Amino acid sequence: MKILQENVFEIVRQIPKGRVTSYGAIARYLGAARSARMVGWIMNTAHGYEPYVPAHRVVNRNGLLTGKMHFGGEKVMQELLESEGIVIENDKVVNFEEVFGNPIEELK
DNA sequence: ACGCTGACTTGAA
DNA sequence: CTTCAAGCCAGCG
Repeated sequence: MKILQENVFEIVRQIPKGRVTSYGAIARYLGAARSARMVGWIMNTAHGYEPYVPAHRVVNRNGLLTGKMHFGGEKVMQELLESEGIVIENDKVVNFEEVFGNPIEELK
C-alpha cells in the first residue's frame, strides 16, 4: 500500500485523452470504496501539483462535473473536457458510459 | 484539542 | 422511482 495521494495522482494521470473516470472507481481501485471523499479531498490537494493532474477527467458516478468550481472557473472544466472530445451538457457528461474508463480493469 | 465540512458512494426506506 | 442517512479520512476554523 503506497501513499494514497501518489496512487490517485498516478491513476488520474493514466487516464487517456477523451476518457473519464469516477472518484468511486479510483477509491475502489485503492481498496477504499467508501473513501471516495478522500479522492475528492486529494484532488483538492492536487491543485498546483506536478505533473499536471487532469482532475477534469474525474467526475462523480453520475458523470456530473461536481468539481468544476474548483478549477478556478465554472466553465474551465467543461471546456477542457469538450476539447478532448467529451460531450458535456448541462454540466454533465452526455456519453459518460462511452468515455468512462474503469481503472480497475484497464490499469490493473 | 474538538468539531464541522467536503471535488462521493451505496444502500435502505 | 425518489429521497434520506450513514461511512470514510484529513484539513481547517
